[in-house]
Amino acid sequence: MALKTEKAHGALGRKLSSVIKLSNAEIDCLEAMQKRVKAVPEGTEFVHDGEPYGYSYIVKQGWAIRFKTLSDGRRQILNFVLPGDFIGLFSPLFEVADHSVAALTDLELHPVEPAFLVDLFGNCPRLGAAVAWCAGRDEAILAEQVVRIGRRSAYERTGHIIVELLHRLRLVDEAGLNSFELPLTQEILADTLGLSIVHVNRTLRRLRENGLLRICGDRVVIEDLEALVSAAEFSPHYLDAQPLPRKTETAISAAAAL
Amino acid sequence: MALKTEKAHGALGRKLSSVIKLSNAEIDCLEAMQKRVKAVPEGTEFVHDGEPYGYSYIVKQGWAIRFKTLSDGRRQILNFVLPGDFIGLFSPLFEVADHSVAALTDLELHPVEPAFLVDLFGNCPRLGAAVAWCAGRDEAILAEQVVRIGRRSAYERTGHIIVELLHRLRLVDEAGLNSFELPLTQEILADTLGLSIVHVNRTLRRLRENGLLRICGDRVVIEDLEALVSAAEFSPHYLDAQPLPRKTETAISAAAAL
DNA sequence: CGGATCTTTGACTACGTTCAATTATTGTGG
DNA sequence: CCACAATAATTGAACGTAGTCAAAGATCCG
Repeated sequence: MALKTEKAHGALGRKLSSVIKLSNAEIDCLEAMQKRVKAVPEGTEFVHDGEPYGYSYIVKQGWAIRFKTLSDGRRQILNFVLPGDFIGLFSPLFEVADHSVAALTDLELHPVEPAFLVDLFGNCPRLGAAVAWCAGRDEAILAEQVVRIGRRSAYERTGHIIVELLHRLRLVDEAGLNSFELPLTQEILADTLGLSIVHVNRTLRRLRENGLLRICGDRVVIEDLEALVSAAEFSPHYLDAQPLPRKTETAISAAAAL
Repeated sequence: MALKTEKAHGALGRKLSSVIKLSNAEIDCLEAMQKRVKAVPEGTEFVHDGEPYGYSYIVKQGWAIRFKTLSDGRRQILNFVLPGDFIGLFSPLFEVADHSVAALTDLELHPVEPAFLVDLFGNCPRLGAAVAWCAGRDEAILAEQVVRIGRRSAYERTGHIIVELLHRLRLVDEAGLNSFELPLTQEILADTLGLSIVHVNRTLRRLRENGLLRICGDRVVIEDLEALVSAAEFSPHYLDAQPLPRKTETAISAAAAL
C-alpha cells in the first residue's frame, strides 16, 4: 500500500492534501469518488441555467466556466473551473441550476452521486470537512470576484485575475513558477472581468508595455510577479490552502468517534 | 408538543420550512442551535478580514454586511446578511476570515459551535441538508451579485437589488407585499452596487421619477413591482426556496437509516 | 439648538464602451 | 500544402455612463 502515499490521486487529491493529511482509508474513498470518467468536448454547454442540474462533478482535466446570460446576450462569467474543482456540489439541493457551465477545453469529469456525498460526511468526516473546505474556498473566490469587478480598475482587475489563476493552478501542479497555459480568448476574459473586448485588449497591452506580463498564444508569462501583485493589490489569503485549524480537526475527530 | 408546529422557531426556522417539513426532532435541534444570544450594537465590525473568524452565527434579528476594503479605502460590500441567515458557516475550516462583517443595525446573533455543526450532519441529516441548502443559496446570491455588478447598468443594478431584498425578506416574514424597512444609507448601496454615492442618488431619482419605487426614510415602497422586475430583468429562480428535490430527500433518508 | 451625517444637485472629467475597419491566427477542405 | 473562411486580436475615433469635486439643503440626534 506504499503507493497510496505517492502523491497524486488526481488534482483534487493534490488540493485536499494541502488541507488534511490523507489517510489510506480517505485515499480509498477519494479514489472511489473518482472511478467514473465522462468526457465533454470543448465548447459544450453541459449545465443549463434554469434546467435541472443533474450531477455533481469533479474536474479531472481541463477548464470550464460557470456563467449567466442576460436576455439581450450580455454574459457574465462567474468563475473559472480548474482541475480539482467541484462543479455543482450543492446542485442536488436545488430544483434547477442558477447558472450555466460550459467547457473551455476538452474536459474530463468524474460524475459524483449525491448519495455518495451524503455518505461521505458520515463515513469519512475529515474528507467531508475537506470537501466543505472546497465549497468555502469557492465562495471566497466568488467574493473576490465581486470586489474585483465592483471596486478595481480595469488594469487592476486584469492583473488580479492572472495572479489568482497562477495561485490556483500551482496548487494542482498545473502552473510553472511564473507562467501557465491560459486557454482563454479576450472575449472570455472580458466577460469574466465585466469589461468590453476592446478594453481588455488595451489593458493587456498596457500590462505588457509595463513589463508585468505577456500573453503569447495560449500561454501567459508573468514577467514581474512582484510588480504585478503590487499593481493588482493581490493578497492570496482568501485562497487559504492551509491545514484545517487544529480546533476544527479535533472537533471532527471527536464526532467521528461517536 | 402541539406548539412546535406553530410556525416560528425564528427566521431561520421560517426559511428552512420552505425547504423541508420540519419534524419535532428537527425543531428541537434547531432550537438547541439557537439557545445562546449575543447582541451586537449597530456599526460594530465584529469579524475582521485577515483575522481568525471565531464563531459561526445565525442572525436572529437585524441586518449586517459582509465586505472587503482595499488599502486606499475603496470598499465593496459582498452581500447583505438578513434575519435567518448564517454568518461564517464555513469559517471553522479557515485560518482567517477572507472578509469583514459589520452590523448595519443592532443585531441579535446566535453563536453556533463548530462541533454542533459537525454533529448536525450525523444526528439530523435532513436539517444538515437544509443548512447546506442555505450555503448553496448564499452562493447563488453572491453569483447574482457578480452578474449585477459586472453586466447590468446602474439603473438595472439598483432596481435588481431592491427586488432581491423584497424576495429574501418575504421568506422570513420581514417584508410587506411591496414595501419593507431598508436600513441603508446611499453610501452603503453604492458600495454594494459598485457605484459612487452621487450616481446612486441620481439613479434612485430616476427610479422614483419613472414611478417604479420610492425610498422615504428607512422604508422602500415599490410602486410598480411588475415594471421594476422587468426593468431590472429580475428572475427569482436563483433564490429557490422550494422543497428539496425528492431524489435528494430519499438519498438523505437512506443515509440516515444506516 | 447645533453638529454630524446624509441627501441632493450642478459642472466637469475620465474610464471604459461602441462602432468600424484592419490585421493576425486558426482550422478546414480541396 | 495552399486557399479560404471563420475566429480572434488590434487599433482608431467618437461617444456616454459613471466618477469626481464642490457646495447647498435636509434630517437626525444628543
